[in-house]
Amino acid sequence: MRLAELSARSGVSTATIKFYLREGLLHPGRRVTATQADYDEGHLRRLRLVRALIQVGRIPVSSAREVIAALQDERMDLHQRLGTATWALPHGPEPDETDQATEAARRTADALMERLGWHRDNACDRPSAAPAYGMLVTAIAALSRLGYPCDVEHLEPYARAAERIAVSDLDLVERCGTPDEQVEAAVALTVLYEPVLLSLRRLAEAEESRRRFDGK
Amino acid sequence: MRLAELSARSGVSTATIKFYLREGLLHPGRRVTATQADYDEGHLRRLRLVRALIQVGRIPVSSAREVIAALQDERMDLHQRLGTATWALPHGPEPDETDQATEAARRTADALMERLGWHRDNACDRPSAAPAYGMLVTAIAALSRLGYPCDVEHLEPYARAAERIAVSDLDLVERCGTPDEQVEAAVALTVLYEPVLLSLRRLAEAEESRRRFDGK
DNA sequence: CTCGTTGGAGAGTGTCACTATCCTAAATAG
DNA sequence: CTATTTAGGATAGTGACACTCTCCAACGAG
Repeated sequence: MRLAELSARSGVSTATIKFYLREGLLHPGRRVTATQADYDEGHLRRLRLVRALIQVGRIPVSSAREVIAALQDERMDLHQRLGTATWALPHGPEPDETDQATEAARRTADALMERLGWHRDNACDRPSAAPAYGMLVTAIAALSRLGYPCDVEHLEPYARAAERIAVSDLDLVERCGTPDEQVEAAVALTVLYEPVLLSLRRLAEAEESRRRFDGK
Repeated sequence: MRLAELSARSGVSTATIKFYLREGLLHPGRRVTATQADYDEGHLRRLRLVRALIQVGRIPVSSAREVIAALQDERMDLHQRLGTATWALPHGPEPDETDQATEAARRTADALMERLGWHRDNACDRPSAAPAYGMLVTAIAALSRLGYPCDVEHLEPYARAAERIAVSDLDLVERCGTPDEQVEAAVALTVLYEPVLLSLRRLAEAEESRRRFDGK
């Protein structure tokens, strides 16, 4: 398959494919002559994944590169590769340590994880989800700065929902064949179910709001 | 309160506050002299909300302006204002109608909403969550293009979790005093709980991945 | 042989969220 | 009452990001 055909089959312009090749998001094709290269189904699949991560999952090109690299790193086991990939995902601004709301938020987050039996070290050492922990602290701090209650009791239902969702996610992952496919699936599902989840919540809120507030 | 004090109390630079004033995210202060203006607690509160929406909720300045405007629009009821605000939230690329995966995704989304008893018109007419519906379709299409199963059966647990979360959200909203406070709360909670939810899911996935895959 | 096409490289584009500079007028120190 | 600092407003500039355009030499179909 030539560049033009890869472009036609993926719906991505040749200019953008060249850009991804340059940025290392797509491995180079097999060089046929000095001015031609051959691409295969693997390239098509990878390209679709990259596109989905960037366009639907809204992750920056640089993060996508790191995520892709983690997927292929043979030196790590499944859990480590997934952790490294998750680590590379965008996660907003770091908590502002000069703010006392952050300190309180950190205590709330710790108490929540304690109650759920989640491992803090899971969240603090590589490879795992420390950025997600920072993201949680930042968000809790912002909410409490605005005066909204955001303590362990309020957060627990969200965390329980997250637990159930994670179980669904990994059930889906385990149904994939090889470990390589499983890591790819885990990353793709982590990223691409985020908009699914957010849009479902917004739709559910609209529904619930209609039920409670319509006409008020 | 002068600009400098507003800046000090909010932690936002005077340059940025001036920028927000220009962009209409913050109503002008009361003019004292030709070169001085006076700001009150309302400005501080608004500024904190804007900052949280932009930095934590990652919504663009232009969307934030629309959201803020919807909050204050006295012509609409609670449900309508919330719908208008939600409508202004970022929601990724529109579904690609030239793609047949989109068509299938739309059928899946419709079937899911049917099964949950959610109202499609709720999602399609203003004021409500049509962008969220488009976002859902786009994400489902991307997943199925990558070959991941994404039918009503797989989606239902996510939707059920979303329903429970929406109930928690609106319980919190109803605990706020005046209708004006309630709309603001609804928007703030919609936007600011998104990172909470996403980070909790990532943490839960890390936990579940450790349980299942560590060492594999 | 010729003329459109291909792959590669570098520069350019549009958007976004600020940020730096400038200017005038007002407050304040001496 | 002058001199110096500071405030507010307008305009232009910055840096990151995700492409997108332009150019060029080498293929290759007719």
